[in-house]
This record gives sequence, C-alpha cells and structure tokens, in this order.
Amino acid sequence: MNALPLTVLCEREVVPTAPFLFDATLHKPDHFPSADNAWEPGIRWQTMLWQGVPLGLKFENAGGVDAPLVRLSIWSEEVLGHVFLDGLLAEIGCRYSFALDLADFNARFASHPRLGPVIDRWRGMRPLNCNSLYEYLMIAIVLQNATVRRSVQMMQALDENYGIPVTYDGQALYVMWAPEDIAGATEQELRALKVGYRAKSIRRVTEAFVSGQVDERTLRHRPLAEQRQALLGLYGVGPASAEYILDDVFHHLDEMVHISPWEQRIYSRLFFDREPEDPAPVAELLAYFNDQFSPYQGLAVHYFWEDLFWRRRAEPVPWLEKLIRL
DNA sequence: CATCAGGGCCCTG
DNA sequence: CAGGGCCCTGAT
Repeated sequence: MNALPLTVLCEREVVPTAPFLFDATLHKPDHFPSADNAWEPGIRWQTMLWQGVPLGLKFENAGGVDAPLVRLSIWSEEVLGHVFLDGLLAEIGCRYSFALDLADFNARFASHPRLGPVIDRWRGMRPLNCNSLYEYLMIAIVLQNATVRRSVQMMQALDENYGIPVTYDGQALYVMWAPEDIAGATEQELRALKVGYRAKSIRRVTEAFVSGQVDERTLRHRPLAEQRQALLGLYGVGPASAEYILDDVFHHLDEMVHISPWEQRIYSRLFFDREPEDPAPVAELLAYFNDQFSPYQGLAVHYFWEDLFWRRRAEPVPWLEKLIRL
C-alpha cells in the first residue's frame, strides 16, 4: 500500500512543568514496539489521528530537567487551522501530562528508603499515553493472554490492514485506525489476521464507539468509579485492562487495585525478594503499596517499573528475563 | 510429533 | 466464585 506523505510542517514549542525528564517520559522500554512510533534519545516520533486527520508528530528535547522545553513538529497533508491546532495542542498536553506537577510527589517521597533513590534517578519522569481511549483499548486487547511477540504481530497485522501508512521526517509509520475504519470488518476477516478470539472483542468495542455508547471526552470528566464501570462493561475488557486504562488514559495516579499474575511475580521479587514460585499474595502487595505510597500508588509503581526496565536495557537482569515472556 | 501455557476474559454451574 | 475454553505461537 502506498504511504501517505505528510509534507506540511508546523512547529511549536511546549513548556512542560519542571521538573521534566524527557527521555524517561517520552520512551517506555517496557512498552511493546509498534509501528505508530519511533524513538531515539532526545526524539520521539508519534503518529496521531485527531478529528479524523492523520498527523505525524515529532517531539524533541530542547531543554533540561529544571528548565524544560520541548520542540514539537507537526506534519500533515494540508495546512492546519488555528482552532484545530489549539485543540490538538491541548489534547497532546493532556495525553503527555506536560502540565503534571510532581512537586508534591517528590516532596513526599524524597526520603522514602525505597522510592527516594528511584526518584533521584528519574526525577521529572511521568507516565505516558500517546493514544486515544479507543486505541488503547485495541492495544489492551492484543495484550491479553499473549506473549509480547504475538502482541506485536497482531498489532502489526491490524495496522497494515486498517491503519494509514504515512511518511514524514524520514520515518515510515502507521496511524492507527479509527473505529469507523474497522466497523465493517467481519469477525472472519479479523481472525484471518490471527488475532484469534480477540476478534470478537475488537468488533464489540469498536461498535461501542461507533454507536456512541462510549465517548472519551465525556468519560474523561466522570468519577473514577464510573469510568471503571464503563470500561468493565465493554466486552473483552476485564480488571487487568481496566487498571491499565484508569492509570494511563485517565491519569489516576493513585489507582492500584489489580495485579495480574506475571506482575505479581515481578513485584514480589522487587519488593520482598520472593522467588517466582512463591510470590507474595496480591493482597499483601496491594496493602504494601497503599500503606507506603498513597495517594500516589500508581505513580510510585510506575517509577519502580520503569527503573527496572531501563536497568534491563542497560544490562541483563537475569531473574527478570524469565518473567517477561517475549 | 504432541502438549502446554501465555503480559485475560467470558461464561457456566 | 471457581474453573474450563478460547486463537495462535513458540517452548519443551
């Protein structure tokens, strides 16, 4: 399929709240690689579909932790209007948590025996979700009950069949599809892409968006309990996917009520030095997180998690390799 | 070659 | 509320 060249460039500067750590925020080594983004130190490329318009984004680090500045380049097919750009920049600011104030978190835990040193290493890091709620749901579905490699394959197949291939700034990436783009796909067509029984979830979640049953903008301003209920009401979305979405999409930094078995084994080793064959009970882990890190359980765990996966990038972490199924 | 479990979830009893 | 089944794939 011919890629769509995005040739119109618009440049902006974004000033995140300090402290802001560019690379640890704009790249998450624990996320599976997908064709909608690319990264090298100081630069993240990310495609985006906003109001039906395919875009190529490039974020460049142009500042420091305490005087942050991000140069944002936006490529598109046609010139973008001011109203569109204002809305886009607001959405990007929200998704990338550029306005998140970490002062309280840092002050509370600077002296914490376990979290303090981690914050020292990653001061200014924040969680990242570049995707819409719908896109994140698709990612969550391909994650379920699959090894990383298989998740990558499924997402690649979906991108190639329903996404928009684009080129900009020397990158060849895909823009993820919108619900409408895939609404006509039959379960059989999806199964041909080897997504297995997830075909049904993809169809039913897509239908929930096309029909307007779920609306991200509305849901964003609802209370956590209602968001959770709306997510769990979607076919194919259970507690694990809901947890990720409440943390990452809806930015609940204190949300931490579910730990899946593979994460349980990793946390058990990390926090209690327990072997994978004999992990700490989930209730015990949750009690520990609540006791130690409230009201930032989700954010605190993110710091530990990223610390671990960045360490793994730098050098093998033997016990971890067995616990992450590639 | 067969068997199995995987970065869950739904459905049944 | 515990447990079987589900698509497919790589590991054993």
